[in-house]
Amino acid sequence: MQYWLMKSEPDDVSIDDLMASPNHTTAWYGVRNYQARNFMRDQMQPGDGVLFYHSSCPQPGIAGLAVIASGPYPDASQFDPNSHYHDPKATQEQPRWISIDVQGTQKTRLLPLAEMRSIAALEDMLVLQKGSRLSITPVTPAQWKAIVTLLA
DNA sequence: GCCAACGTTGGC
DNA sequence: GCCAACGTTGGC
Repeated sequence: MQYWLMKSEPDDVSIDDLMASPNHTTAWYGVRNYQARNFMRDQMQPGDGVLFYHSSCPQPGIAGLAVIASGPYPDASQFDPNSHYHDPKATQEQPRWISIDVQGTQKTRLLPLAEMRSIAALEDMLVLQKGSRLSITPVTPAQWKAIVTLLA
């Protein structure tokens, strides 16, 4: 059992979009970074906890909680020539990119990035480090507990 | 729009 | 394998 933070642009998929999806579940598509892909492929397990983070928006921060709801499978958007995420080097036989299902469990109050930075227990969070851009980062049990307690 | 930081590409 | 150039991310 591990914990993760996953960034989503709310203009694309917001916490409200996630909670409005069938069974509160959606495919996490469009990851085009090998490190993030490898987390999905090699480490994420159904039942892992997810902090759902809104990025590239007026109020960046944690907007809800979710769980991993499937194992890895090929990201369909890599095969779609009309998709922004199309990858001409990917084939059905040898896909490069991975999706995983994410199920929302709770929309929380927004925990803004600035507030996260003010919490001592979170100072080592990867997403708060200078230059951090990874869209998927591991979260420690202590960090998870601090955030869930704060948002309860 | 700016800019720092990081990742990828491709010539050599 | 090096590294410059370019593209992307994402907060501000």
